[in-house]
Amino acid sequence: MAQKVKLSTIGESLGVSTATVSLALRDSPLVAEATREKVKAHALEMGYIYNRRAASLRTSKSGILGVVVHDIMNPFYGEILRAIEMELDRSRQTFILSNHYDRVEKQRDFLETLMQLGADGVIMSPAIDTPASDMELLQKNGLPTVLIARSVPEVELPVFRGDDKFGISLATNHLISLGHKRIAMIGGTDKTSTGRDRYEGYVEAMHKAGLEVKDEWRIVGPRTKAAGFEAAGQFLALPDKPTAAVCWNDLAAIGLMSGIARAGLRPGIDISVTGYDDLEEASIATPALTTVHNGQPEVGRLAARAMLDRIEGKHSAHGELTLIKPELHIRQSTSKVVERL
Amino acid sequence: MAQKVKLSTIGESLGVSTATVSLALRDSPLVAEATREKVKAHALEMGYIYNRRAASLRTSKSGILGVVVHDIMNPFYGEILRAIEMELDRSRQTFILSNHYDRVEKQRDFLETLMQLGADGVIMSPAIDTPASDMELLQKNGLPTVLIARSVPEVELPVFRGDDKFGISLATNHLISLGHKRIAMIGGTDKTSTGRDRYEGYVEAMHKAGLEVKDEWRIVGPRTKAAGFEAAGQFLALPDKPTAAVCWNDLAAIGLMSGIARAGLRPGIDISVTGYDDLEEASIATPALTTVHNGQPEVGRLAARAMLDRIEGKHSAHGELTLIKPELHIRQSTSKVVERL
DNA sequence: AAAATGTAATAAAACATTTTAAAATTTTGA
DNA sequence: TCAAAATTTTAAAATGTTTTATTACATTTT
Repeated sequence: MAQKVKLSTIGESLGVSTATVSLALRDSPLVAEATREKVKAHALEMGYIYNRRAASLRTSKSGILGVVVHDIMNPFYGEILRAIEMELDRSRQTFILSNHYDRVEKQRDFLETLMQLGADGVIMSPAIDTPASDMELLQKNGLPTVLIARSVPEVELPVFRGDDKFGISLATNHLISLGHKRIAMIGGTDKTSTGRDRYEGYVEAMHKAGLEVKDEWRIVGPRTKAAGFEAAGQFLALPDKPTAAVCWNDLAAIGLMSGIARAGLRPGIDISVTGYDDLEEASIATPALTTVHNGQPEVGRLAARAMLDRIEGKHSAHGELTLIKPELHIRQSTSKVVERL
Repeated sequence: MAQKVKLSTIGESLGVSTATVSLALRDSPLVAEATREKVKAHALEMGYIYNRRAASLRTSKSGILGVVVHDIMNPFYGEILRAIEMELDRSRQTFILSNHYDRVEKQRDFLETLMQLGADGVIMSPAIDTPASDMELLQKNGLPTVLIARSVPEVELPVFRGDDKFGISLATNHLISLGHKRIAMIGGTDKTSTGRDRYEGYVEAMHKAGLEVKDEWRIVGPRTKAAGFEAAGQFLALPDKPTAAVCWNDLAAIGLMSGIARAGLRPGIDISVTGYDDLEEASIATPALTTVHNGQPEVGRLAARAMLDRIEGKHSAHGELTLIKPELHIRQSTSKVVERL
């Protein structure tokens, strides 16, 4: 590769100062129209590449935004990410991504990297058990933060997520209205705000309908297809055989249905199943999955917008907590209860 | 936030020079043991954050690696990415990611960003119709590049990918051995090396077995579940009804099976279906998918390793093209042909 | 005690940009 | 034509590191 072209290279070759070149390339009104065009044409011709590290050192703006989620291979986060990407595409920000797999140390390493790079902000779905001190460190170092999908206890930061308690009640009530009385809850965890809210919403809906909730009917854990598939055996062996399952998310639901089918039963007919998230995939599952639309695109878009506003110094219109209203999408995985002896 | 802590802050507070602090923090033998420890302890205590932009300006090493794929929401790339991430975790490199969605301009924008950031290298699965000139620009700017999954015509760069022609022949021959004579090919494109290789492999296997290949039996396009699902109608209406389908990838296959089931036929019994890639999901699909293991983890790991070697100045052991040998995984989506009238 | 050797610490330059105050040039008004 | 005003350009400092040649200091050898 030839010598690197820099501002001064252009300047010398044109007989103007480095300052003028810098100003011209950034469309400063301080520089004459004719000069600007001359400079720009020349820069292009010489194959000039803007050196962001040098600029960033001087301006302390890096144009880098961090995004941290549990796992991008989970389409729930994938769909959020897609929305963030689209919103950012219109700005001059580059985003850099990391999975934390719910490991606090991995998350911490990445946040440290972001600070080293002088990131302009971070959008994150915090790992389980993230200590408040980790978040405070970000504040101390002036790294604007917005949270998605989950909150961190005792930390006041903008959060964008679905209304989980309400959402799960939509699914539960739908099953109840179909005549189901023994309804299991598959998947999730008590370790996140989301997990607690959803379980609470399920229990509350059951009780309101005068139905019993058995502890054994809760199968904690499954959040993936593989885990949902695994859980089918356990589910089918439950005491007082439930006739329906409210699942933590679409992945667990699809896996569970697959496991139920493998066991010779017909999901959607013999056993009703609801998902959560309304992934793109939900509508083409067999049977098509009844699920709760959880607004991933909205979450991503709003979070990215809030971050960009913050970076650009605009006061964001959003308060601390923004709840997206969920909606029930009824498909073929749920039907009237069939009691067998 | 308080004043930023920098090397000179630490130095002043300790009565030593900035140079000493820098050397000490990076374990240089030029600094005395006692001093090193004193400096390190103090840095920690003061909450020092290493400024990578400044360092990078001086050293022209950024510690940033670019990764470009078609779409990370496609689990095929997701699995490759996971492997890259694991390999990189052990190094000091941060990777930054972009989807190009097969749009050359989006890819170009991202590559430009990488050069601006002074990236140390890029691992990419090039967009369809990527011109050789785009790749040459990278070389000219000294950005080491390795390709995954696809090659770029007329460009000599290290490539890591599966042996597509051989892989598809495994699937085709398997169906032939089960007695299938009318076999369709669903999905893919002629616009990539991968696409051409796979179609060639399929045609060749058919001809070798003395079987006819009809143009109408090729349904170009589908690479996603949704598209595979859509294609089911078209497939079932094909002339001389094929009894089996070789699919472009697992996603299309799973979608196709779902569509077949929706139409009242039994995939794996009435119609045999093969996938390609052996995604984690293939084994829990219903029926479990017969597919070709395409070595995503190997591709990712080897590509990342080659890149790290290159960055560290080690001569990579790999030549221009590294083909991963595919393997057939037989499951329940394929069975002996059932001819009906 | 002086010279030679070895170890530790440092000053200063370099990296490529942005920004501000000042200088240079051009235009305007009388 | 000259001064004042407006426009355009520039010099120089600043950003936070790394690195190299040099200096300072302590120890050993003669």
